[in-house]
Amino acid sequence: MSLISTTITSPIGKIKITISNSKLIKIQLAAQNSPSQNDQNKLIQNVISQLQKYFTDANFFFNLPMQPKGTAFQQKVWRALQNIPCGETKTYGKLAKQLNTSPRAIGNACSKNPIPIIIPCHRVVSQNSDGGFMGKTAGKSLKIKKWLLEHEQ
DNA sequence: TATTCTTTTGGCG
DNA sequence: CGCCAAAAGAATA
Repeated sequence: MSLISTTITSPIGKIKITISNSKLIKIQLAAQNSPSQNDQNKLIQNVISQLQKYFTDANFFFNLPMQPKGTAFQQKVWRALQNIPCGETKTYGKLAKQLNTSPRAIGNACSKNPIPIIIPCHRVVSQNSDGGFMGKTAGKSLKIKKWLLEHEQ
């Protein structure tokens, strides 16, 4: 098992990319200072390239091998998230109705989304507020969320 | 198995 | 119009 991680700098801060067995398994936003050593991996460079394209053009469609570790329900939610059109936002309630579940479960799954940005959990908002992002309802995470939404609009 | 986390909804002042 | 409390589903230890 080869575990590779790299940190890059983006308009929204540092992004930590983690790859295992030639699959993207984790993306961490606002990462701490960590050494970017294993960036010679081919897939890592591909991920970096696609991320940079996204930051240039939000309509870019990610095409990466992902293997997010989660339950079947979570993966179903994450898959549904990727079907949200660019620039559009959906509420937890809408997604819940679409997946035939409850909004709270959706929020739970979104909070545990291991791959932000690529899995557009930032396009999911609450009905009355800006919603949460990565389990937080305020702070730097929300700033990133807002940036991403404006970027797509 | 129990606890915790997440949003939505309804009622009251 | 604004605030508070309760509910329902799922993940985690």
